[in-house]
Amino acid sequence: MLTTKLVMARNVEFNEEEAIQKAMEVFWKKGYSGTSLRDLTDAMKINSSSLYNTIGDKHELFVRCIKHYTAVRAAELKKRAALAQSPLNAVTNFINDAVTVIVEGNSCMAVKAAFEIAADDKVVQDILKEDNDFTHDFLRSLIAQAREQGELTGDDDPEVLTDYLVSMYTGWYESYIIHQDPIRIKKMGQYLINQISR
Amino acid sequence: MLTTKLVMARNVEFNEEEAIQKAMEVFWKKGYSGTSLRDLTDAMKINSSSLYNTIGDKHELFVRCIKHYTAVRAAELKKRAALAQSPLNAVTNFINDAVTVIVEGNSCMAVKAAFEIAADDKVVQDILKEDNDFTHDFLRSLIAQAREQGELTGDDDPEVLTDYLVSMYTGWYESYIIHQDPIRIKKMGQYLINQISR
DNA sequence: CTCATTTTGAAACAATCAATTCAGAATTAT
DNA sequence: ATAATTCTGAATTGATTGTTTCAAAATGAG
Repeated sequence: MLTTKLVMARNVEFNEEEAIQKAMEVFWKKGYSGTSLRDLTDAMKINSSSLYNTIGDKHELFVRCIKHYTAVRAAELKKRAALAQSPLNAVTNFINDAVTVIVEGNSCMAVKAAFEIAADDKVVQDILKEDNDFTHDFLRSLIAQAREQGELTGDDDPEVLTDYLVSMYTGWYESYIIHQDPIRIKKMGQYLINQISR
Repeated sequence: MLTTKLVMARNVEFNEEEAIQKAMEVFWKKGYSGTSLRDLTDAMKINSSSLYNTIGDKHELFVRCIKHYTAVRAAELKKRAALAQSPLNAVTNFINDAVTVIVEGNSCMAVKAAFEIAADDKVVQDILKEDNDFTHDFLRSLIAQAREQGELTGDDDPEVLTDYLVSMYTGWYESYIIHQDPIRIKKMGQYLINQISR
């Protein structure tokens, strides 16, 4: 703390988490450069002075949003895997879930952010790296467990196999944007599961 | 033609292809929304009135640029494949070339455009679809030839295998932006070649 | 050369951009 | 209640956005 707060005075009116959620949805859809400050304050239902007072400028807000996005996704990944019947089942669920999300027309904010800004923005790059590392480690651990339990018999380097899996999934997003073809995505998902399972 | 040109009058001073090339480089680096008209006219070394007179507005210019990008890439793909010693060799060259381009720090304008604008822009989407179809058909044909000549013995659906290959390659771009790790990309390239070759 | 036509450069356009200012409303401690 | 402090809303900032205007320069046809 830089200053000691002697008097509490007025409190912030808006719910910060709800506001971040709303801002995230706008950034997710329109991208960073494509989103104006008006788009944001309209969605967040706050005045720009409140935004600059509490969160900061456009870039700081974006950082908060992408952190929120990755945090929610990591939590969902853990939760979903905990429900799986076995390590292999958790991996195939992950792949099938990815297919479902994509063919329902959803995009991925992390992927969009990677291509739009991460190359020129170390702060965002680090957040995406951390998120990617988490997913990577999580899946690799599941594959290792599946092998220990005899569910998988492959002897490929699990590090590379996981990298492969995570990269593939980014390409599916692009494929669906371009071709809008659910069958293509479903077939690739099935092919990937077969390949891992052999 | 809407009007018959009775008098030639003054000719356009600037070289249109060179100007498109310059504009393409700016869009490629900064994205569509991130590029201003002044960025463009500065790079193209023309006045905005000349731009609007000959090419059109910002969106039309972008369309010209992305068309130029895909056309050049398709020509390079054909040229490179023609030099290969065999169909399988052409495919492995394709993969190794992709790895080299990525680890040298280059991005792909088509991939960036797909995530930034193709979802909301049918014109751009169609251009990217056409480009993707070309690459897809080209690689699938090479895989089919390799099988006919006995270079490959796999019996996977070549359609899915090619889709897989093209999707993978998009993920590598993201991986390199996030991790900046050449070894990861090289390992994935090698793994993909092994997998196709089996 | 002269005339009709086109391109060019500089200036300007309204609109929007991200960000700031500041008076007044709100709140808590005393 | 009073005082100290903080937050909010409306207005406004200067800069930049994409696009247009128009007079002057350039050029080919007759």
